Order: sequence, then C-alpha cells, then structure tokens
Amino acid sequence: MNDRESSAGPRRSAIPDKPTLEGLEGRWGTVWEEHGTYRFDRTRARDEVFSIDTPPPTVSGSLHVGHVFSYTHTDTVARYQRMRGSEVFYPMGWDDNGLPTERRVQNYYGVRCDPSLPHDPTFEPPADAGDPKSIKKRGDVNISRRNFVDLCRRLTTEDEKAFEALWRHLGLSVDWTQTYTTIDERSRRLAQRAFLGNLARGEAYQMEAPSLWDVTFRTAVAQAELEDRDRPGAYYRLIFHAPDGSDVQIATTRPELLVSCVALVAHPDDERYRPMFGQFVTTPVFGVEVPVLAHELADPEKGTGIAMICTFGDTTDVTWWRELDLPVRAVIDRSGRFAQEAPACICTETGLTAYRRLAGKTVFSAQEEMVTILGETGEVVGDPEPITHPVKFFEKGDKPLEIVSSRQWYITNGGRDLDLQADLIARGDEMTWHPPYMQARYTNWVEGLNGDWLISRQRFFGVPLPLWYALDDTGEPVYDDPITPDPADLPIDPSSDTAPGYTEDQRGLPSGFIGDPDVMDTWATSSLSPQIACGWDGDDDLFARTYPMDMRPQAHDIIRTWLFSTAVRSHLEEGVAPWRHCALSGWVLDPDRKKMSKSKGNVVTPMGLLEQYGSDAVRYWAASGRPGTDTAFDDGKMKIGRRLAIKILNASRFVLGFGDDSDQAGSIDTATITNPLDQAMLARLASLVNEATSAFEGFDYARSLERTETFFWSFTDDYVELVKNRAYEGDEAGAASARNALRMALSTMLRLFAPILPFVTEEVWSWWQDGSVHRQAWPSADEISSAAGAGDPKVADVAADALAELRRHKTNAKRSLVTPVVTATITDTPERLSLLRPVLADVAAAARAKHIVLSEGDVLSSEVELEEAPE
RNA sequence: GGACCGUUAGCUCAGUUGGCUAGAGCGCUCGCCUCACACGCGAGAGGUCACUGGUUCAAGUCCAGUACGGUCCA
Repeated sequence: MNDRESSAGPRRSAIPDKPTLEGLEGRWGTVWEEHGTYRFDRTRARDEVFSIDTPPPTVSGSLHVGHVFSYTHTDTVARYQRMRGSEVFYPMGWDDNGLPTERRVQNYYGVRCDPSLPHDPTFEPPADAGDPKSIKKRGDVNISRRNFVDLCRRLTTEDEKAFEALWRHLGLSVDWTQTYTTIDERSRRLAQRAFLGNLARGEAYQMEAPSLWDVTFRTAVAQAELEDRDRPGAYYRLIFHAPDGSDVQIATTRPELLVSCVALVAHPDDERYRPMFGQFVTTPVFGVEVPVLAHELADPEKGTGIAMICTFGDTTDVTWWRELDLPVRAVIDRSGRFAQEAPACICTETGLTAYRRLAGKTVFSAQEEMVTILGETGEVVGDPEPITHPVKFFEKGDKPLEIVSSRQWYITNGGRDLDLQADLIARGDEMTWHPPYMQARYTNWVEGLNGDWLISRQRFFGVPLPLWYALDDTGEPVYDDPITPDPADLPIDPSSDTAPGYTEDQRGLPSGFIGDPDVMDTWATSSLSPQIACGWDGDDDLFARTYPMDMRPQAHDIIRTWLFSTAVRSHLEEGVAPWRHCALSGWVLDPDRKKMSKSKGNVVTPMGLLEQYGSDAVRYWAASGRPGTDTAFDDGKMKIGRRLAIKILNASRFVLGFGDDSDQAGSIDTATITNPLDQAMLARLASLVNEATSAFEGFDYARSLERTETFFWSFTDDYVELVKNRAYEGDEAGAASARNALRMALSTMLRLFAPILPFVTEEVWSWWQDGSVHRQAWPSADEISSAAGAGDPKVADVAADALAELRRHKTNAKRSLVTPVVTATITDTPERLSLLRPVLADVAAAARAKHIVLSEGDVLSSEVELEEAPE
C-alpha cells in the first residue's frame, strides 16, 4: 500500500445508525480531490499505464443523458483497470472549437460576426445576454471577428466549469489536472504543427474543385458531415431539341439548373439513346448546344432514362463532370442565389432575357420562375410528377447543400488513393473492437469514401490555417506557393500575424501578402486528441508513457467522423493505430425507441437525475446498458440502482455489526472459516470473481454488474438469513467462521461493485478499512478459493432451497416468517440430503424450526407444522 | 440497393463453447412491521424463445431462408 492508498480516506469512521446515500457525492468528491486518488503518476512505465483517450464533448450548451451514459461506461473500465494495478491516464478535454459554439454565441449574446469590421478593444458583451426576448427586440449586433472569438472563449469557459462539476458529481475518476480544450493555445499549436507536417509530406493540398456547400453557414462541409434526408420533389419533363428536329425528353428534379446544363447522359447499353451518343442537342429556352454522352451511372429506370448533367446539381453531376471531362457553367453563388451574370455560353436574346428573370433569386424561387418560363415556351411536358427522394444536407444545416466550386484545403484519407485506403483498413485490424461487429462500420466507411478530407472552413471560431499567400504585382494571391510560419512561432493567426519576410503594412497590397482567411474543420483538431492529451508537442517523456493509447470510447454514430479522422491522423503522423481498444456505446433512446436528442426536445437534465436518484443509481442504469447496445431511458432502472445502493449500506452495517469484536472488523482471519455453508458461499464467490474479471477484461461492465448483483441479492436473502443466528450467538468456532466469511464476502463484493457504484462502496469501505476502495487490488479468485477450502457451492443452493420450502408454508398460511415451526419433514434426493445434513442447524435456526426430519424421495418437498396462531 | 444489429413473460433484458423442467428485475396478485433495511421481506401467477426448413441423440443457442424493427452507408 503506497502513501496515496493509506491517505485516500479517513481511517475507519464509525458506522452510522441510519446510513444514507444523501451527500455522498459531495463528501467523497472532496476527499478524492484532496488525496489525489485519481492523479496520474507519470513515473510509471508504459506497460504499467492504461491510457484513455476521452473524446472531448462538444461545449455548446449542456451535456445530456447520452453523455452520462457513455462516459459512465468508460469510467467503469478506468476504475477496473486502476484496481487491476494499472496506472490509469484519464484526461478530459472540451471541444469548444467550431460551429456549434458559434451558433450558441450568436444566439446567447445576440451578435453576428462580420470579419470586415475592425477589432474594438473597448467592446463589452451586450448586457441582455441570455435574454432571448430582449435580443429579439433589439436585433443582432455586428461585431468583429476578434471580438466574436473573445465571446466564444468567454462562454465556453463558463460551460466547461459546469461540465466539470457535472462529471465530478457523476464520479468520473478523471485526473482533473489533465485537461485541455480544442481551442487552447496548445491545441492550436499542435493542430497547426500537424497540418504543416501534412503539407510538407504532401498529405495536405489545396484544390479548386466543386465541393459541398451549406448556403446558410456559407462554408464548405466534408463528406463525413453529410446526411441524407427524404424530401418531397417532383420530376419535370423538359424537351431538348435534336438537329433532325425531333425532341428528346429528359426528367429532372431541378429544372432551375437547366441553364448550367453541360450534357445529356444515358446508360451505354440503353438501346433508346445509343444512336444519339456523340450527337449534339440544344437546351430548351437557352438554346445551348450540349453533347449526348454515355455513362454507367445513368439509370435507365429513372425518369426517361436520359438525364441532364448540370454543374452542379448533385454529387453524381460532379462524377460525370470529372469523368466525362465537361466544362463548368456554375450559376449558384455562395449564398445560394443565382449569379447576376449569365454563363458565357448563353448568347441568344431569348436566353439572356430568361436568365435575367432568374438572376438574384434563391434556388427555390428560381425553380418556380424557370418552370413558368418553360411553360411559356411550351418546352415542359405534362404535370410534374411528385416524388420523395433523398437530398443531401449538412448534418447541422436546414437547407439542402449546393455544390459550389471553390478553392479548399484537403488532407488525404484514402478516398482517392487505394493504397492509403488499404493501410487505414489495416489499422482497424490493429484495434480490438468492443463489440467486435462495430469494426464493420469502420471498414465500410473507409471503403465508401469518394474523396479526400476537406478541412478548410469559411468560419471564424476555429484554428486558423497557418498560411499566407504572396500577392503578385496585380494584387492576385499566388496560391501555388503558400508561405508557412516558423514552427517556433506557432500558434499563429495569419489574419493578424505578419507573414515572414514581409511587414504588416504590406498586407493586402500588390506585391505584399494576405493571410489565409479560413479555419480548419473542428475534427482537424479533435482528431489529434491522442496527440494533445499525450503531449506530442513537447512532452516526449509523457508521450512515450501513454501513446498509442489503450482505450478510446465513443458512441457508435461517430465511427465515421471522429474515430476515423483520428485513425487517419495517427496513421499519417506516427504510422500506428491511435488506440489498442475501441469501445462503442449505444444511444439512449426515449420510450418511443427514438434517439434522445436536444433537437427533438426529449432530453432530461442530467444534474436533476443525479440529484433525484443519486449518482450511483444513475451509473447503475448506465452500466446496465451493454457495450454497443442502444438503451431505453428508464428511470425505473435508476430506482432499482438506488435500492441496490441502499441495500449495500444496510447489509454492510449488519455484516459488520456481529459480535463484540468490532475493533477487529477490518481484519479477516480465513483460517477460522470451517463451516461447510460458509465455505460453499465463498466457493461460489470465487467463481463470481472469475466471471466478473473476464467480463471486465472484455470491457463488459454490464455483465460484471449483472453477475455481482445477482450474487449480492442471494447473499442477503439467503446466506445472511441462514447464518445470522450462528454469527450472533453460535459457538465460538461457528460464529468466527460466519463472521469472517461474511467480512470476506463483503470486502470482495464492495470491490466488485466499486467501478459501477463508486460512492456507496467508498462510504462502506471507510467504515472498516483504511484507504480508498478505488485504490485497492481487484479481488483474487485464488485467495477466495483458498479460504473456501473444499467447500461445495451446491451446499448453499440446497440450504437456500430448504429454507424457501419452509418459508412457503408460512406465507401460504398467511403467517409471519418468525412463526416457530413445531416440526417439519423435508423430503429430497439422497444426494441433496447429504449436502443439507451438515448445515441443517443453520436452516433450522433461520426457519425457527425446533425439529426437522429428513426423508429421502424423488424431489424436494416438505410437510410443516406451525405453532398455533395466538387468538 | 448494400452492410450490420435485433426479435425470449405485460415492460426492460440475461441466457458464454448446443445439454436437466427457459431465467432475472420491474409491473401485477396475495401475504408479512422479522433484533440491517417497509426505500424492506416472503410467496405466486405469467412464455408456441418472430416464422419456415435443415444439422444433431439433443436447438432459445448452429446453418439456410422469410417477416418485422433499428442503425450506418449508397
């Protein structure tokens, strides 16, 4: 026992008369903090360390019950590993960088970021912050980027305090001296350094290309941030004109994009269109000549079997554009409106007139207008055919994504390189997945990627891309040769720091420089959480002791985003998988089996739950959700957890109160355990320890809990009832055997429960033991087996069955269980009777039976004569 | 359309490499203040293991297929 163990709690407090769960969280939270119970000892060697890469929760308001669920799972494993003797490295980060924070700051303060405004050093946050009514009345205030970022920092700092308080109340055994945020100076430096490394190795590159664009947030988004949503739409049939005067009908859901049509396409095997391949047709209204081409992706079943290719209506258009080598006729600008200027290909007066009616309109209005125009020229056939079809959205957005061509930065992720893809899939094999089938999601995702990782975002609160560009003598940026900072200067902000070799007064002038205006995707920083937590940038000693990390927990929906991007960075940076084990948690479902989420308004406040039921009870519910399995929110389960915790208090008090040798309560003399019933109970306990241990080795906290709980209830309902008379007033040997067996069982069960129920187990431990239960050794099955001697676990079953038999007669007679039994005959098989005979005295005492006769038969049964009921 | 997960008591779920009469908790019914606990204790009712075939001495468990639900990706 080291200093920490012996000092982690007050030495043996008195056992309270009326033990209670109230206030345990605050009391033990303080003791653990004061004694550094969970502090990481960084002198320990790598093979003694168990390091956990906690995914930093997004700081944009509040944690929800799903966080409590998933983070409890991790904590149970952390506590188990600590008791197994590992030095647990368990830091906590906060992901404050990014769009969710921006949105929250905009709403909370009623402000908008306008990067064109100069920084106002005297700026004070609006006094009515947090008052939606007042903000609505006055409208948003425009502020500079730097003032906006300051507000982001200010608000996230407040949120982070509340988050930490919640985690402490929940009892996460995090080392609170090891925290980071994804926007702090270290994270910015590290993210920029990693990016510059990617750039130097050719893994980061920029490209002018069509990319998915959210018109509300006015930023590019990555493939990982997409989701399909079913939306109503309609097929419109448009008439194109062939040179021989015939018509070609195409069906499209986006007639407004006709103006950006660059070709028609049909399947190469489609007999209907085969003769037309290579010919040109003219578009309706605009009269532009476009070729008819063949491509496998054209679906003969869809519409008329021939489609128009526009730049760009959807991702298939991008594929066609790239593979068929087509021109760009883009019309939608970054705000999602039609550009003022018509594409150059339009040269007829009719076409130009028509375009003027679309210019400046949103996509939605332009579609209405275009359909009207087509009606006027008679080049639309029939009524639109309504359909429901999947439309791509930014997962945080509420308008369909457009595809806009722009210059963006990318990091390679295997989406365009099969060798890299194979390497990343192989990294998946290096990790052990819990549960194992979750690896398929990872592999499927990597195999399905169709492009590299777009990491630049046209936003404000994030880690800036650490780059400047020289301006040529006409003031145009030279993108091909970005200027990078000296690594010693990181982190930098190119919008306020001066490019090396220039002076600040050259910013924006011909032959001067400009900073890259973009920030990096949030994931581009949070994907480096193992590097951030383990001190990759400057603390080589810590890094060597903690990386690659042992465990990474997360919910299964972020395999494609966080898990994958972290694997990419680790592969590119270190050539290893970032973790040895990936643990996947399910979701918390509401009673209708839907995922609980804030947007659906069905979320319960975690702190309220913790206060209502107690943290152990909430943890009990969380830990009953098996790894990877979605679990219904169930306050009934929390009530059961609370009942269990209370039962532990009461049963422990009872077990520790036998006899007058309570001074010796802390010690257990296994040599005195000679009674066959006591030995039987311990034999069963030993196999429980084996089960609990192998469950936890496989990260299955739920199984360990379930087995331990089952044992505990039969311990209190049967074993304690059977031996309590002997423990109270038996002969010296019998009493000593019972008392020591009871204490050994209690000590063991407290340690088995400790990872799940840290508060109540610590409380009870303090009644009779020194130090924190959370720094004790995990129970040893061998030690218990040895104390159990030749004990046969079946003896405990036979005795419990016999007791139940006698109880049933009392219950059926509607008599109290303390009713004396005048005489009873127990019939059972010879084998079972021979097990029962040596422990019959305990059964008789527990049942208050004066005489018990044993009789051989085929099956357990009994005849009982109860004492006459008083009048 | 592809991949994965699930379907066992009214509800929530266990059931490991096939092996006695399929289990637990909640809920329900009926009792009991018993020298730890009434925030407790005892007893009881309740199931065609989604369906169809197959393998086997033996299938909730293994295999094939179907249906329904869910998730991820197209």
